[in-house]
Amino acid sequence: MSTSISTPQLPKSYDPGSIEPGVRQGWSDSGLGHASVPLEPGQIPFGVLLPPPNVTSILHLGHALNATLQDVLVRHARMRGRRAMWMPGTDHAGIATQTAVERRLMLEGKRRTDYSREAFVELVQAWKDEYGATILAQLQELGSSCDWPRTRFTMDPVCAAAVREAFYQLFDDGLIFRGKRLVNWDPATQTALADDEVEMETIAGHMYYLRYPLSDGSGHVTVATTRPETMLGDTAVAVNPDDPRAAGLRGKRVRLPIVGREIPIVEDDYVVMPGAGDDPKAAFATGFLKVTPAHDPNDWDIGQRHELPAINVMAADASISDRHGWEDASEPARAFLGLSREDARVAIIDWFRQNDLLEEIRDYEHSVGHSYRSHVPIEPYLSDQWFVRVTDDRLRGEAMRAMAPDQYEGEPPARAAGANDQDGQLRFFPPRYARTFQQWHENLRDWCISRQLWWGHRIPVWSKTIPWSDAGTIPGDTTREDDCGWCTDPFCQRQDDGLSVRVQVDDKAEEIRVLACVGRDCEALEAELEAAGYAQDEDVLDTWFSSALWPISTMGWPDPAAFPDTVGMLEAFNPSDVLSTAREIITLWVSRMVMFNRLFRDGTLPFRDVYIHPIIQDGHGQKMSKSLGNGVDPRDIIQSHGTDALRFVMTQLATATQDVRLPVDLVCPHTSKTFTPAFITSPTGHLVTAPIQESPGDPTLKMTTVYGEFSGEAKSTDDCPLAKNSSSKFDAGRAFANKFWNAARFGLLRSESPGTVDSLGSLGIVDRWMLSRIAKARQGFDEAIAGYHFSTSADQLYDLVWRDFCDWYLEAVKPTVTEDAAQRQVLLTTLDAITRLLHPVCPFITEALWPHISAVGTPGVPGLELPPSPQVSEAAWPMTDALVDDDAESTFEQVKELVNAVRRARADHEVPPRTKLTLGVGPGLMPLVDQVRPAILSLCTLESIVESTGEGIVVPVGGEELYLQGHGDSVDVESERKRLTGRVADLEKSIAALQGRLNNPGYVDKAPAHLVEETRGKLAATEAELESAKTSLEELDS
RNA sequence: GGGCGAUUAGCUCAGUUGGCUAGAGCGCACGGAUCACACCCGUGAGGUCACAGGUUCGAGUCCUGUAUCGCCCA
Repeated sequence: MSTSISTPQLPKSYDPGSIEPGVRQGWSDSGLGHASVPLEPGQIPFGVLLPPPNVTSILHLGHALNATLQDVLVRHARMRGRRAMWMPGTDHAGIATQTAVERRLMLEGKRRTDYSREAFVELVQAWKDEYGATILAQLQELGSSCDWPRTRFTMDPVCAAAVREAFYQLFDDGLIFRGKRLVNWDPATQTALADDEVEMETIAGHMYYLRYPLSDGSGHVTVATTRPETMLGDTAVAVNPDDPRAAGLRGKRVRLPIVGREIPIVEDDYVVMPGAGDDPKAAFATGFLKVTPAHDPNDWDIGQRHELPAINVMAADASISDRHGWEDASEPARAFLGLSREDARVAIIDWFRQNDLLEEIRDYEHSVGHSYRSHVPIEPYLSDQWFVRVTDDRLRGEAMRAMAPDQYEGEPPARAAGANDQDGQLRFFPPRYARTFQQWHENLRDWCISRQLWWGHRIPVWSKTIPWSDAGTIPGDTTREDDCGWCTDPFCQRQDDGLSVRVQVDDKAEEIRVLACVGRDCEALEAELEAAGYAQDEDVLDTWFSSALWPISTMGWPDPAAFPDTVGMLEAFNPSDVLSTAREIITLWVSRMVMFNRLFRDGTLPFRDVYIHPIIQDGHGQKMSKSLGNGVDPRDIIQSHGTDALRFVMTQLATATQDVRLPVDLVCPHTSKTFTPAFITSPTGHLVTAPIQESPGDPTLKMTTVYGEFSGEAKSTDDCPLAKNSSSKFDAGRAFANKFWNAARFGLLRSESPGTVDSLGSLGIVDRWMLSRIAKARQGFDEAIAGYHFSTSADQLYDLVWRDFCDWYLEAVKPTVTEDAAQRQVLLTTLDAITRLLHPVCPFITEALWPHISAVGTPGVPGLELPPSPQVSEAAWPMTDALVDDDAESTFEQVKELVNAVRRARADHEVPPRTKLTLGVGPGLMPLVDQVRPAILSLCTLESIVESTGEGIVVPVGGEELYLQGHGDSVDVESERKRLTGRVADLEKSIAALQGRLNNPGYVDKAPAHLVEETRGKLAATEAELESAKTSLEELDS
């Protein structure tokens, strides 16, 4: 008998809250996750880069999903002996962050312009520090085994150096240029907005129908517009080439009313034809579109296609102005100068009416972009911007050639210098996203990288405008901007390292603009430029520019020696192994990382695999996001269910095909009860939680919601506190953790004083079966992870722990384990191996149990070594292939079938659960029973197993019959007859189906032989069972 | 407008090259305080696989079309 050693008393249920902080501290103390470089010989790296979250807001469950999946990959790889490095960090998110800070200032009645640029950036920095810390704390709470000492921020010096160098190289290589572009302009605050800062609002407006006379006096065309005031800037009228009127108008011109400008009629299939298709616009269309490239994005595109001029007729405050690019303002047109765009609209319509050129005004409901800040309609506004020439083959072509050939439709463009060994190494999971990537590059446009902000990496270009008279001899070809030797400006003549100069010639203004890009560590040069009257560009770079460099900037590129802790990183972790991210990121980020990495690192990829994770939606199928205000803080779930529960469910939810709908509940802060909140429709048309909720039991108790605070409609107070979220979706994970906790408690208790296992062959079926299940689960888990099938990997663990280990193994060994030392060793080995297998998904509970398991003894059986380790997080992954035992598995399957049949018979005959019966077994099954007699006695609640006498309740098992005795005469004849009759009907139906299949000549001829054989066997077994059921039925009646 | 995806049990979802008498968890019904676990155990009910055609010996799975929903890009 075993003697009790010091197994401490573990509480009866798993309490994550009391365990997680200590476990986390243990990882922190041991430096888990920190990878030292350079690698030692033989070490295989495994690198993952966390997509750096935007510092503006805390993480929600969507981020928690991604962090969980990455941590599963990283912990798995680490246990398999790879040198794992998961780099954490945050992104400065220029627009979003600056906006958040400006919002805060607005509450105090202040504006950005009340501060100096430097002072404002400091304010933003403080905000960033606050939120960045929260985000990193959230990641740590999730158990993310990142390389914390390497935490980066996109504006860290090491990243800034890379941004500077990249910009300089791109500029010097002619891959960056300055050009015109429409931005979303807020005329009230006079700033440019990002697309996602523009709120679309449906407004009841009008469609105005204006007549534009043809220049040759042969009539007019009627254009339809919602914005007549922009007509001052029209540079064409467009018609669809399929329009029957197009041919007759070809080559004709229009005289623009008021202005008198002669403009062409162009043919473009963007134009909607009147009455065409089911496009609602068609009902309002005339087939003629006024084209105003400077004031409408679609018109801008038409202008680009037809090489039309863009005439800007507004000032920055959206008043009509001839000082911002409009040079042919006629006398009648001058009357409109200085009017606001609203007044100008009225005045222009009046003018058309008085001149009999206004055909009609119709009511028209349409959506108009408004500034989320000032709520005035945004104005598409033409301005100077910086671009990366991503359409160049050195960028686009490299991204396309990176794709795995079997995921590429057709052939990527060839490289003049021939293929290289990094071509074709980029692979998407699930594969369908390769198409998104490919199509994005096929339709790529040059990338606008300048943003009119103060927060971000400032564009390292200094410029100066010089009149022609002072510039030297203007060359005939002014398109060669990099050829500036003709210019007399001293900087155009210099050859300094870190200085790249270009000259733009403005024919109209008779000026030149010298653009001087300065590389990193050239402060003296910057000072010289400024002393010479040069000014640095006011704009900053698009956040994605620095993000695109993340895989190399964080590892010290271009000069690791300048940041010593990065030395060796690029060699080890560029390319990294996998990027796990969201769909929309394929275009925003993945593409740009691939292009930049290949350009700057000699064709190297930033990562080989791209895994696209599902999107977390709320209970109404709306994407969970910060901008909707429906995000759930993962810490709420950690509090209500525990981190392992959160992680397990997240892993299980991550299927390849579907996004995840996750209904969210509230936890009442007064009563701690979980309830479904009341919902309202938000101004953006989404279903959101009402800002204030009533406590389910007591309507006088109120609480605020996250949406309430987000929208500003509610503010939490002591009486009306913020309600935390929860979701019953995570119950399964909590139950799973608790189940494993208890199985481990039991296993620890019963495996004390383990013996030795001489050989696997010396073990019984039950033990060999369990060991084989572990081997199969490990294989299944590894395969699932290798293909990023996270849901399958979680299912493997669930079935192993709950179904195999708890339901069957632990129940089967109960009668024998206290007397069988070898079985105790198997139990300990099993528990140890399962704990290791479970660790990547459920790191906390496994780490907490680990010391207790290690204290019991030395696990392992022949064929499975389980080397000790102070922490399971650093323990070796079990190599279990030798444990596979198909004979034991099929034998035990028969045992399960037998047990299930007995249990079913007991339930059918309403045998009380604790009543021990006697089982009569015929000679066919007796050898099986003899192998596992104690287990069967226990699993079926039996008194004894005897040779069958044919008396008692019939239990059909795979064509044979067992008999249950000892239930007295209390068989309910009626219910038994009903049951058997139903059974007979089912069996007859099956037989008919099977016979039908076999009677079909096509099936027997064409189906694979083993299938036909299987069907025949199935038919025979079913027929035997039918026979037995019929006999029982007859006996019942006799 | 272009592209991608979804529609399977009351709910949330699996279902890998066609072989299925379609699975899981939750929920539901019945029974159970048995000494790991009631966050539990045992048993059970529950589906015309969105719809209409087609290919095939055989379709949840492949093809065509329709409907509804979602996402990405423009």
